Amino acid sequence: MPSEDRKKSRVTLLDVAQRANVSRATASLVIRKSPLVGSETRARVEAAMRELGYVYNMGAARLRAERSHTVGVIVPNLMNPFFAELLAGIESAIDSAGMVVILAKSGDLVERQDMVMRRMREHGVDGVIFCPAAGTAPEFLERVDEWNLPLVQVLRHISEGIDYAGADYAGGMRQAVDHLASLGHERIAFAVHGPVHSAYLERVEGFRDAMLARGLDPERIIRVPYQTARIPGAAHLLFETPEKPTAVICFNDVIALGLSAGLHDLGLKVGETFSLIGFDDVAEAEVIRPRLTSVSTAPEAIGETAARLLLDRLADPLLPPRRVVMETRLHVRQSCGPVRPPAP
Amino acid sequence: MPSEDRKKSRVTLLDVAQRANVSRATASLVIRKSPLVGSETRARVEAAMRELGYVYNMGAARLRAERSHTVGVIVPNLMNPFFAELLAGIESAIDSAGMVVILAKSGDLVERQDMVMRRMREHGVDGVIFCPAAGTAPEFLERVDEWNLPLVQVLRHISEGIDYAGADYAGGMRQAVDHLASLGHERIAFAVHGPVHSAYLERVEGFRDAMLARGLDPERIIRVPYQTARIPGAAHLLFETPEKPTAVICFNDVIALGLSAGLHDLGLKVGETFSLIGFDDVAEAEVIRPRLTSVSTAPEAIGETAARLLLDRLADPLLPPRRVVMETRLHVRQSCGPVRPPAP
DNA sequence: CTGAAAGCGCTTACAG
DNA sequence: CTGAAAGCGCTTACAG
Repeated sequence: MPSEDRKKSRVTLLDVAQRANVSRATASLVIRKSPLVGSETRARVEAAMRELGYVYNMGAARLRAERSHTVGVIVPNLMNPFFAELLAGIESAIDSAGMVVILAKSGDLVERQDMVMRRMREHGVDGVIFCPAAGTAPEFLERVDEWNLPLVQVLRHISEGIDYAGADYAGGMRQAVDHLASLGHERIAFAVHGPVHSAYLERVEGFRDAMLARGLDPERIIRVPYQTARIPGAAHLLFETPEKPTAVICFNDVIALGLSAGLHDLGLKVGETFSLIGFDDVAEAEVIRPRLTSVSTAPEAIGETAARLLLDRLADPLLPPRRVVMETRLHVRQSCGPVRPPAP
Repeated sequence: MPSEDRKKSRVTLLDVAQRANVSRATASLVIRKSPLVGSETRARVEAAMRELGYVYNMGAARLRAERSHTVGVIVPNLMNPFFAELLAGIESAIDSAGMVVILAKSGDLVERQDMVMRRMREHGVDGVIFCPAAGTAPEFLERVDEWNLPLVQVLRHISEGIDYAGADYAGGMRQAVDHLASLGHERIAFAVHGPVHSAYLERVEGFRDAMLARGLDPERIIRVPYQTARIPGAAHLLFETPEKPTAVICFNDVIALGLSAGLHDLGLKVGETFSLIGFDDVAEAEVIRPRLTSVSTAPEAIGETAARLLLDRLADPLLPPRRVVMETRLHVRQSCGPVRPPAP
């Protein structure tokens, strides 16, 4: 009978205490590394734990102590390598703190996000790090207040009143525009896709502002498909206006990779005949030909920062809300060159 | 005082029951959707839950019921898009089952894997899906037996006695070799990297067997760096033997992407002057130029399968161990061409 | 430094 | 269909 086995195999703190000839309270102190316990006693208890194969029961501890050592992480999706790197950063930091991450994806759907958020509360997470789904209403945060659940926003934000870790998207856009302008480009397009959210807006506005600041036309914005495989086929969209661009800045590297391929298919030579800049600087940027010039947003570092923000808040819930906006840096590789006569 | 707020804000099942004028047991039944409760009563309880903002306390439930609705997932890393896709598949399936995933990475280190595994047991996961770290000793599984913890191996396996979900790597290798051979290639290299584990061995042996079956030399195996950015620079390794290969099959797409770039740097034209086949068929394969011919292993589907295996076992612990090895398919794109006179 | 007692929020038999 | 009681495995004061 497996269920019997299970029952029998559960060794509890009381078993340990008895074996070590101490009370349960003392054994509990040893586990939590309290300095109140004598080293001889401690050693005896630890030996007993080992001999019995004792496994701490976090669930039981949490019930009494109101801390689960668990943090929820909600991302829109996992397919974009960018989010995978972000997640890796979060996981590392949370793990180092001796805690564990409960992962869920929202699919960028607010209803799913609500569901997932509730599920996490049911599981008693100590806090959650989330990248708000596009369209998350600000009212969402009023509800959060009542939950008394520490939250940190990552990459995207919907409220000033809550911790946030992200990157200086607008600054990155400016660097990209400046780089292209310094190469003589004036007709610069911006390729976007996906849902609208704060990071989207900051990039678009960053692009516009940077273009305007140089007296360039900021309205050459094109929308490409969301699905990776369909992006190359959308490259022609760049050339449907009378005054064709000589360069494009991409909303992210997924688009940049796709357009780089699509431009190639159109007979253009990226970095020579046409210039292209990506955004995020994912690992693939180095491995594509021509190598992709891209604005680095260091997702792993952002993830670590977000985790740190949450950990700090758990340590001191009264901390005022913090925003950390990480610097962004243009990683120049090979996908840009000086202007040439307009494309086909 | 936030801690006071916290205390006050905790509404329990008893609060709900009182408000609805029923006993706690009854309230518990409606939560668990028992059919034993009358619909009028049920409605009253549900209304009370809504009005009070009740949140189910999974932790408390687990303590009594011995089920945490939680599954652990351990992967070597998250940076390889392949694992991200696998994870996405697992997460979806687990989520649909109303459970939640606790994520951790092992870094392919057995000590870390041990740590993480213990942490998961402490958190009382109902089971774990893991991709065994390279070097995991078979003895590992003897310990597992005592834990009475349902386990499923994914992608890699160390024991026949435990559920496993993976892909037919050897079959994939055979298809790759056959494809190249049908184009007239005879000197085919195999590019590998990373730690040795079952999936590694199956690919290498699959390659060897397929080559041998055709009377071709199976020993042209080269090791490239593990770090993505350094792979292109290793392409020259292909040509250091006297009899230079005319094609290469890659252990995974990360290598294929890197070598595709490196070959290009060497002045070769992939798909014409030199042929190349990847393994895994990640999204980038479609977006690279030339498009990458790759053996599709459908990581997302494998992830879902692994989750299903675990769910089935939770439902029926007495099930005999199962192995599901998913078919693999060569996705022909543009990176292979007929043999040509040997490379430089 | 150690022990006995109460309690965290549920579920589980067991009666009614 | 509903209620009263016990208990899951810990931690937390509170005495000693």
